[in-house]
Amino acid sequence: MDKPEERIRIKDIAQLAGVSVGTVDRVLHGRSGVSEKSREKVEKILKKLDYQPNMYASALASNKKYVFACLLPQHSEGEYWSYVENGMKQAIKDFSDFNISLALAYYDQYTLGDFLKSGKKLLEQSPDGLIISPTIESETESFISELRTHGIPYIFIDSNIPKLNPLCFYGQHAEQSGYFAARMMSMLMQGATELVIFRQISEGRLGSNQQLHREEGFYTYMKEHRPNLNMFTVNLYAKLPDEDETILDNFFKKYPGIQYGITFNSKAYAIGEYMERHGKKDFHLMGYDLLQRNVDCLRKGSIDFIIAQQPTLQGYSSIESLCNHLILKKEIKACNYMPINLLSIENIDFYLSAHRKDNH
Amino acid sequence: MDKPEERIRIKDIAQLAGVSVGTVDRVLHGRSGVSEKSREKVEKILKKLDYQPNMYASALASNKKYVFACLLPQHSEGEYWSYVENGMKQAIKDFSDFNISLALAYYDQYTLGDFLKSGKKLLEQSPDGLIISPTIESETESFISELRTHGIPYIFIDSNIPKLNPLCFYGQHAEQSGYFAARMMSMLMQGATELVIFRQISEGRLGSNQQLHREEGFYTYMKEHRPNLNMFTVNLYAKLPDEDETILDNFFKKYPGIQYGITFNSKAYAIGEYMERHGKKDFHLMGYDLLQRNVDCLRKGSIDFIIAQQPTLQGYSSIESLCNHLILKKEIKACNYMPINLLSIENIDFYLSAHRKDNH
DNA sequence: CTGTTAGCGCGTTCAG
DNA sequence: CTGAACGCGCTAACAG
Repeated sequence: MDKPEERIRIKDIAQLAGVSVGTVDRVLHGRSGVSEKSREKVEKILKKLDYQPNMYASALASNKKYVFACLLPQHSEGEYWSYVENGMKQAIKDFSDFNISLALAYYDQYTLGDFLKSGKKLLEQSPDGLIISPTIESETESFISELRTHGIPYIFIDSNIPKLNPLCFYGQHAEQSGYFAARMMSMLMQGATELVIFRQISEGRLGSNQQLHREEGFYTYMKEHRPNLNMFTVNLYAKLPDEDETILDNFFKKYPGIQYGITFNSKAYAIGEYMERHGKKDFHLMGYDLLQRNVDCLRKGSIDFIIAQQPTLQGYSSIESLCNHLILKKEIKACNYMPINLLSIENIDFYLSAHRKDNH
Repeated sequence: MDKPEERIRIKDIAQLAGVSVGTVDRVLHGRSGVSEKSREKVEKILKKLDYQPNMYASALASNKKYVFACLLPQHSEGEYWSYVENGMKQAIKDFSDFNISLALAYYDQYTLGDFLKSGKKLLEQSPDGLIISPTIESETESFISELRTHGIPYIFIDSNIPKLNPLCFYGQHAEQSGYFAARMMSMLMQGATELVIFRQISEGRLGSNQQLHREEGFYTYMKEHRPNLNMFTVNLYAKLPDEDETILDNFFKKYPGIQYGITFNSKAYAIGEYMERHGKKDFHLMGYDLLQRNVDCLRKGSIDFIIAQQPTLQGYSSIESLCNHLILKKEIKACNYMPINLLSIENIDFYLSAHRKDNH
């Protein structure tokens, strides 16, 4: 039975050490101007009583304002990154009593140098912490070195570059999630022997590293467990819907018997909606991310399974981590893999309603 | 670009309304002793500026201690309820700056009247809020009416009795989770036509309502999608391991061809370990809850899938909700279904590492 | 090097 | 009915 034990305060420590609160505060914050004798005495008592500061009182007294900054790929409402952004905004609201604000900037993923340009502009606001998605490795690297000179902590989100050691990382283990997807697809396919992978190509390259890594994990599983599986790939171009339509028409004319497909990006709805338009009800599709259009397809039956990576929670957690690090001075975990969740028509409702911190 | 806009304080409101902070405080808390004129004026400005109090400053100033209480079924370390308890303890630590403490009490699920007896004892500590799992409907009902007379808010965890309208509920939608389990099992079984359901019987009845509801959901799906499936049931008695061994021996002697099984309680490991002992590698098993022994079976391959219901998070969230309600005066959601997550050897690691708030 | 003190935003007296 | 004043635990400026 936990007794409501009295919390130890700075005042108590000071009394026990025979010094004033000012001195205790100085050793707590490692500031100079304390004699070795006092420091030792205070530190001993601090440790002995396991002093835990009241961080809310601390934040209140310090009366500082914090500016967090975030650099994200350009996006429209309803796309993947908009969920990340929503999560951050929710966290900013939830922790508003800490006097935090968020400066957002966007960059064009496909214009070389735009990441750096937007990043510089963001730095003008002299943020206390920064969140970025390191989609472009080279530009990220030079940006990070800039941050280092300013001593600004940074968090990576969605994908990771460990060697640039960020304060922490939030995102899925892409390869493992592709591996898991393959296990599910393998069950779904029962005895079928043919499968198609739909890729999204933007500006001549795969939209993201994540997409690539998932595909690799998928192949790994299938090589191990289904060596005789026949896998086709179809390249699509999100910005050219008419052309995509023709590509799909041609593919399914050529291979009318293929009943299973997967996409490793968030645009599974493009395929699902195609199937709906063409009344193809015998096609089974898997994809990523709970965009509204994907969820609609799931409900209509044109997508069988979606793997979620909780972008909203990623956004929320990254803001929370900045608070924990900068304001509450808590230890934070460096690598935070998001769970690999499988969603189907049978469990989607409970997933969506589960957390207001991660509504999508 | 969000400007770090100044937060409105009580002082500001007072100034604008031409009154003192004391008066503003009185209208904020609906206390008496304010003229109609002042009240209206203040309320208008409050609404206009959308005043949001700094709850940390508020909690600090009020300098109150809160006692939360929780009544759980008796359990050993490693069992389901121990995860719930761990989540609560973690939350108590995380929110210790709010001056909260937790009084725990346990009851014997199978001794009539013990729930009420332990409950009464808990009330002697005059808790400010209470968390219970309403496993025994009749006793819960009479206990709740007692709480009502004291005006103590209560939260239900794991299973729900909506008509006793608790402050809120955390738990899984048991029937839907059984339905989902059936969908997965159906895929896993491929073309197989036989299946066995293992039940845990304690003191002559099914261990929990949850177990029953899951089974119902499971049947519903199978009736709809696999009408010709042949389902066996085997009743086991956790407290009589020797007897259970014989029951299983006899069952598999009689039906050696059955390759698929499921349990709707947290003791799937009992079956998994049986299979390991007997070298039966062709049996495919599903179960519930990430107890360590279940996870071990998953890793060894004697369990194929586990459905998680995040007991640690349930515990954590229920404490968090009491804080939000009693201290931070936030609105809280009445019904919080936990997501229905499917875990396999391919995604378990990332699930386990995901949140420190829900390590199991 | 050290102690004292005035706040941070809010809750709660206590005079008037 | 209202305002002023003090304190919650902590920070930081200032005086010595």
